[in-house]
Amino acid sequence: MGEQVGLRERKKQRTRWAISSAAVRLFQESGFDQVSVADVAAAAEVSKPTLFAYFPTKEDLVLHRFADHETEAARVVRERADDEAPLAALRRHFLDGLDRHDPITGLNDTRDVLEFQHLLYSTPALLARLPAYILRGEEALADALADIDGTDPFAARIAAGHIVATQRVLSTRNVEEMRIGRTATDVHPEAVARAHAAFDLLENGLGTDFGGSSPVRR
Amino acid sequence: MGEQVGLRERKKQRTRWAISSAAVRLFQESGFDQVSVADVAAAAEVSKPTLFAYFPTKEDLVLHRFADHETEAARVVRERADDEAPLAALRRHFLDGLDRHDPITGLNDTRDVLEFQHLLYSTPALLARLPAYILRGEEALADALADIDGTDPFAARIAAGHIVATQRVLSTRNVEEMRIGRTATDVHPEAVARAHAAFDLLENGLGTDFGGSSPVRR
DNA sequence: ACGAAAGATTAACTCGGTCAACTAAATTAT
DNA sequence: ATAATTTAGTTGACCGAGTTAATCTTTCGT
Repeated sequence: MGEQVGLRERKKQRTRWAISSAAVRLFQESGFDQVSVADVAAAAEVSKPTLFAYFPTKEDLVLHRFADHETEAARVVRERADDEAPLAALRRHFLDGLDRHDPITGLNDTRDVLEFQHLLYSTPALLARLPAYILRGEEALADALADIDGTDPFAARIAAGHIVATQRVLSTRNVEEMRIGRTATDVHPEAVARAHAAFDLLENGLGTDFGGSSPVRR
Repeated sequence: MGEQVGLRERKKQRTRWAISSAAVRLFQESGFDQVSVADVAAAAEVSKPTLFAYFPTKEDLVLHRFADHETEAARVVRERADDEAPLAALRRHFLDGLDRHDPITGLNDTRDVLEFQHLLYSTPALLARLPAYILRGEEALADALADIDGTDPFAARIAAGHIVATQRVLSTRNVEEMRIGRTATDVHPEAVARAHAAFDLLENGLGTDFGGSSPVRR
């Protein structure tokens, strides 16, 4: 009755996890380029074709962790309360993330997270693929925004671009602070201030700071 | 006297162009994945190592054309008149691009450009690398904005994110219109309207359309 | 318990990208 | 002009990512 998970499915999950964790461990030990996928497959005790049945490329062995959070912004918008504006929901969610030291905000100084960030930031091949992941999340957010009644789909697309860019810059900045050795607790107040400043820019525009051609509106 | 270009340098330029154009031609004829770099090298009458001396990866054989425009936004900001606001300069430059049917705006229905876009949009491997190129342009723009006196570097970074996202969405939309067979002249008025709408959003923020948590400011 | 189906393995292969040793051609100096 | 020095290019071999086909094993439905 109900959701029979099945032995087969459970094994697949275990295998997937075994491959991914073996990969990240080996990459962190010896460097992404110094470890071959054959090494990873051997460490995970699977064959090379099996590895590629689970992960389409070597990079995805690491980056799939971002794919899990890909639709987070879209979800926040879709699941917000009826009386809450999309931007308010996203601001609240990001600030919550900072309070919880959610790794996605960059504000996390756990050893595991720091080492993962280090792997990421010291491997050009991984960095190069990151923007593509982020873009997929942007499209999901654009759809979520466009589904709001009375919204212009084009404005939704633009808005999604602004929002995702904002979150990306905020997180990146926090990661940089962590990587130079500061603690999450130490940085937290500044991170909150930056988040508020950034979301204010989102809501009120760049006009004040970077001027525009249009005569001052309103 | 003056800028001796040198035979050697001229030959290098010719070789580079021979490789790139042979690549694009072959890719367009038979598909990116169906053509090997060995095929390209043969068609350009160079060896494989020579090809990779000019272009770091197979994808770059196509995408290097974007690298040339990478710093365009940054340049527009740096070279603007003293009394012109950054956003005004960027808006003007984009609208100029639309008028000139500059391919970078997406509003160009020339056969060559359309075929190039088709190659790009029908090749996942190329699409996946595009965002990384765009991100480099974003960083250049952030630097240009930060160099303006009295500008907060963090605000500059956020602004660059918003601006590049805006231009990317505008261009992509225009490309989509071209790809469904409409003419540049036909689409031009809408494209101009969208550009103005998008830059207005940039200047005035998303607050009006997507709400916010902050009590109405100013 | 048994047949169907899904998952994994082995082995061989293609292709992107690199390296080292060698050759040819352009530049500089005598 | 010609020798000496750089610099670009070629050849051939190599490594590693990713794929394919044939075969074998394990789980699932009845």
